[in-house]
Amino acid sequence: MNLKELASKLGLSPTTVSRALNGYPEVNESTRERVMAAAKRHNYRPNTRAIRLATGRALAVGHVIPVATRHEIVNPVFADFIAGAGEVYSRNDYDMILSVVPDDQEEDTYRALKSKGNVDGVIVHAPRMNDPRIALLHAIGLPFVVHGRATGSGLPYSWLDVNNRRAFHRATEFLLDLGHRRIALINGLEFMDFAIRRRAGYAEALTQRGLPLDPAIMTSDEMTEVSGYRAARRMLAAPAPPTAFLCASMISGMGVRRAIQELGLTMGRDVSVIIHDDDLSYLKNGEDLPIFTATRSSVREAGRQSADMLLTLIGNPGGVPEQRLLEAELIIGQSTGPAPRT
Amino acid sequence: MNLKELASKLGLSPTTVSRALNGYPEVNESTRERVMAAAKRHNYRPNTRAIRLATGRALAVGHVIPVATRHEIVNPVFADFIAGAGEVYSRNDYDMILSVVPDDQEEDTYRALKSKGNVDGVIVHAPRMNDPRIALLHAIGLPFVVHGRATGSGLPYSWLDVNNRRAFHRATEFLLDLGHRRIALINGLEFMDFAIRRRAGYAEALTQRGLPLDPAIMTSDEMTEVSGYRAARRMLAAPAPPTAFLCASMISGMGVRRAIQELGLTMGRDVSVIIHDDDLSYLKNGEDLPIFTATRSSVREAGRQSADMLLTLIGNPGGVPEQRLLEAELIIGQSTGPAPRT
DNA sequence: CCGCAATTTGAAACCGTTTTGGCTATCTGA
DNA sequence: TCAGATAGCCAAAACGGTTTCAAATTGCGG
Repeated sequence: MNLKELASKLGLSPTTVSRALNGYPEVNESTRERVMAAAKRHNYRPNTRAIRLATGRALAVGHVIPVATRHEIVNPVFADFIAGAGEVYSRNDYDMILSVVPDDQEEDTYRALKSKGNVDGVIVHAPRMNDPRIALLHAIGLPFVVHGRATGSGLPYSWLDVNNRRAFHRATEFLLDLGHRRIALINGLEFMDFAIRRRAGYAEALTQRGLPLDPAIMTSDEMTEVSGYRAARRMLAAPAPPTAFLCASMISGMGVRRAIQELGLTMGRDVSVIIHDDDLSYLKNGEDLPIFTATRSSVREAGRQSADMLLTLIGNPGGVPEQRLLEAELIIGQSTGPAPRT
Repeated sequence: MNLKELASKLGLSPTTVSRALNGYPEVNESTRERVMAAAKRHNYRPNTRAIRLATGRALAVGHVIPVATRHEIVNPVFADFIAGAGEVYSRNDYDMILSVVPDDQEEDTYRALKSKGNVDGVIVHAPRMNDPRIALLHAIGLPFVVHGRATGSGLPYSWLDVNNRRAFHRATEFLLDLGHRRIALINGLEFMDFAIRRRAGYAEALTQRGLPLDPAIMTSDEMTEVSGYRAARRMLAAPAPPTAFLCASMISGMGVRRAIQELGLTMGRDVSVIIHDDDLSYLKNGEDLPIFTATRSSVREAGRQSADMLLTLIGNPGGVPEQRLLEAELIIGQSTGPAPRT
């Protein structure tokens, strides 16, 4: 059932039927109702391919996922972000297109997406310092929103980020207030923008209290369980072990917890741990009361808001870029306590 | 730059240019080269929207993700599957469309996808027993491949699954051979088809050795860390605690490990654990040598193969449905050992 | 009752490709 | 040498909608 058939069934022209269905004001209310009813009865749904060609809009948004040998973006956080964004797209009748491409083809993928007209805009994931994608998307004129920020790019652009610096600043202060003086940082890879900011917040808090930064208790690695475990084992075996850990993710926090337990120590009493909690739907930080003390910010909500921003950007070409900085909550769980006396 | 412009620049008709670019035989080789060169020079890329309308193909594949209050499909396993499938789509110039919809709209989403012509086929995720989606997709004539199987549907359809029954059968036998007699099952939710099959394999192995099934050491729940932890705590505190655990996922296995450690026991010596390892890219089961003994099967590879199957199905309308059963490997790690003497 | 504006409808162009159905040379074989 | 086949190209239709522009009808004020 297409427009022409429906129109002839109604004894109307395709023009009028199209207008009636799309809510144009110049069609008589009674005929509009007649058209609506007929459309529903024959369950007519306009062909998306035709709409796209006719309107010149893609009615779709792209998410490019570079798949590399290392540092994959395909991680749990990404899944939740996508879920949040997808909800918004669905509600607005936009398609979400995921492009999984080898990372050396990322640039070409953006160009192709634009010139082939597959999408109206894209979300940029996992920005790094001086991320080249910003300039590229600017150049080819493809609307975009960055999830995170890319320090170093001079151009204005839309982004949504968590205030990572402040979150880790607060978390560090919280530990300092509990009397901890040796606080380890188990960070993510520091070419990622968010990791740089987290370290900055941590460092700032220590410095403000006149405490030195000790590279021996600061690591930067992929946020895996094993990586957290190893780092914690090593640090806890060293001469001056930390009494607290600040972890960039729940997964690495779980590794730290394992190391603590294996040494016969108790988390929250002998050693404190704070993690960053992305509030993932399938990796909950406890149920009623949180297991880990955490800086929490829902990445799913970030996905929703980013998608919203992108859709409005697409709707307002030439509008000013918007920036949103979300604050993380500090959730007190069972993994922190006063620094043990020495 | 569109086809018409390119054609006029070349002094040819759009027809010929189109044919030249698409490799039709009726165009002179020298003109074809001329066209190819010009296309590259002006970096002409045919507008996908127009191709779609003209050919009547969507050149896209859909993945519908129902988002419910509970039991979300948005999990780490899903992310890796998507990544695998996405690689294949990219290589074949297909778009991957993710539809995130409230679960009561799932059926309508499939219908809309079909009638609006957004996709040429879909992948069905997380099939349940007597899954209604099979009949629905059959009815509306949308090609599909199921990741997993849906026991109970009478119709033939394409699917790709891991031999879950055999995997858990082997794992159970492995534990039995090590002398374990009380083996706990920490299963996923048993309305999921894969969980039913895993339990069947486990039960069969026990029964074959004349051992009884004890519901007290069999649970079925979401595969979270906390859920695994709780189940293990409870079982290990009971009068006749299990000496081994068989876990449906690595995450719940991590919970079990935590419970074991908290009780001062050592995994692999006092208590053995086998998990199912989906070989996720960011949740590795150790690096050089595996931490957990595991039944391993790459879900990413499953994604690749499912996508391949779907694309060939789309290419051969009316072809016979294909089924693929992947065998899981049994990987020996450090989490299993002989049953302790009582 | 007339003229003008407002309302309501429709014909046709358009979006950018593919594809059908010619058309014109050139080639082949008898 | 000539008919028929073949190679190479093109004009126009088609895909299924939207949108422009014009036409027909109705409503209103004088």
